[in-house]
Amino acid sequence: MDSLRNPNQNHLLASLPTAEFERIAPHLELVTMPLGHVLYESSGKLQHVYFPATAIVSMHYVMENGSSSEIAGVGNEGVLGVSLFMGGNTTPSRAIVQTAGHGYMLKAGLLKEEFNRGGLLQHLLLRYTQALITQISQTAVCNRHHAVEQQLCRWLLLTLDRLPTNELTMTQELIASMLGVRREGITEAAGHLQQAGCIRYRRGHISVLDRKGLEARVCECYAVVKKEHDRLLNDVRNRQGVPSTSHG
Amino acid sequence: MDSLRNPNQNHLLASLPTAEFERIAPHLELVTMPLGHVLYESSGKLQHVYFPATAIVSMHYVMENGSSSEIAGVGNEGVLGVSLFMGGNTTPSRAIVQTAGHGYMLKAGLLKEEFNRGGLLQHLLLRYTQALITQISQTAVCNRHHAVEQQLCRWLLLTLDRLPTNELTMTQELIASMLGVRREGITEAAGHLQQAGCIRYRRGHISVLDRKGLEARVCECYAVVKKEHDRLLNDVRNRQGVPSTSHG
DNA sequence: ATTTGTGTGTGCGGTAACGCACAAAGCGAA
DNA sequence: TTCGCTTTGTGCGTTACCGCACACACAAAT
Repeated sequence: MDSLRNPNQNHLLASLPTAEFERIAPHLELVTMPLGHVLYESSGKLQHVYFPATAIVSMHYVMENGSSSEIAGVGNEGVLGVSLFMGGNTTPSRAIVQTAGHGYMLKAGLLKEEFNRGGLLQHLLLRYTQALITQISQTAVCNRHHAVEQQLCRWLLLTLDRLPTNELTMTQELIASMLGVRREGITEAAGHLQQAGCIRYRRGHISVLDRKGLEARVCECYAVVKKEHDRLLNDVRNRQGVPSTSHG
Repeated sequence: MDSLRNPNQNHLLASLPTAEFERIAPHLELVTMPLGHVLYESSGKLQHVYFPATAIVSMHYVMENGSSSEIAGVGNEGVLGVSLFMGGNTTPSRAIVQTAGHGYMLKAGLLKEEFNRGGLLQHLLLRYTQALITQISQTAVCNRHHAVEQQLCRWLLLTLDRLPTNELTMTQELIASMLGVRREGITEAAGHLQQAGCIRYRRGHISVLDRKGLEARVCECYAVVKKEHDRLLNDVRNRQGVPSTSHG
């Protein structure tokens, strides 16, 4: 029944009760998300929301001087376009594809309509938004207090949790622009992690060899985000008796 | 008609249509908020939401090693306890009074009930939450990229916007713990600002003499937060024809 | 195998913020 | 006034990260 590409690959969609899912399913459009593709421009009016399946999308803020940094990442655990149902219709941040893959697109009007019915979709989206707030908050804290190497560990683990494999396609330059640091800083930190046997990398590919090792080096921020996400969304999923679609 | 202390001092409450306001007004309890008072402990279950009137409350994250930093500030423009209506009932952050004053407290159950009616209160709270997300996001960006002096300017301006006067009661030590930097760093930055004639301070009191001067020195983050807040909340207020209660 | 382009490594000097230690000064209480 | 505590000022050495410049190295195409 499950084809290779299926809206249930997205955890939020998979958690919906049958009635709600079937109302929106016919309107879900499969979209491919190539690396670097911009889903939302800063302050652009949102026409759709996106439910990533295999892709990972990064919410960025781009500064006046051109440098940027990631505010939060979104994979198959979440949705892009939170500001739609929150009522703002746009945000000052940009959404850009960080790991190529596919996802599902839904027209803004349809989502709002379903949201306003007040069913489980609303409940799920709000809880997800709270998890997102935690992620953003922890990014703020981490940016202030933790060393680049620890932040790299956090970022790797969070990305890993959204992927089916332990191999990420990603240059150090790109990671640097995510974390808002110098490329050389990533070279150095990644070098340490490779020497320690945690990862192995070659020209645009990183393999995580020792997840435990990363977990031992990461700052507390990773656990805070992960635990809060699980707390907010797993019990909702379980209540529905939905089989887990987790990839990590 | 307006007494000295009035729920309408809080902008969200003031923006409610009469019917909704009158339903919750009898249950609003006036509470005084002394400096340092903890409204919510990290991961503690929320029993109430708080609508600040003259007080300013800071949402903090306290790290394992004891150091902390502010995630966002909340004054009469907002509400504390967002995670209640978002469905999580708690957050990993702590809410602590940063400027003494008073506010209004509402029992969790009553708020949820009113929120689920889906009226303007729901709409307002969600829009406010989006503004809060912007504030947190910008804190993350600012922590990464901007100098302490600019961050101090941002923090002063945001705080000023929530106060009826241009005098804040605040030690440098306290500001440092807000921004998550060294106290000496604040001494130095505040010294510059005083030399430039922007502020004057004496043992726990800061007077802003030249607001324009601060605005000239602040990073872009302040404007992003402020514009987004105005965009999200002013038009809602105007739609109600509510007279502005702004203090700033 | 050689070329080509894009990643990655490395080595500077420069700087902003840190951690610590202690001196100076303001303000309230006795 | 004097004491005593809190707040603010200053001066270190130390560290992490920055910005720039350029060398090196891999993988794919010729």
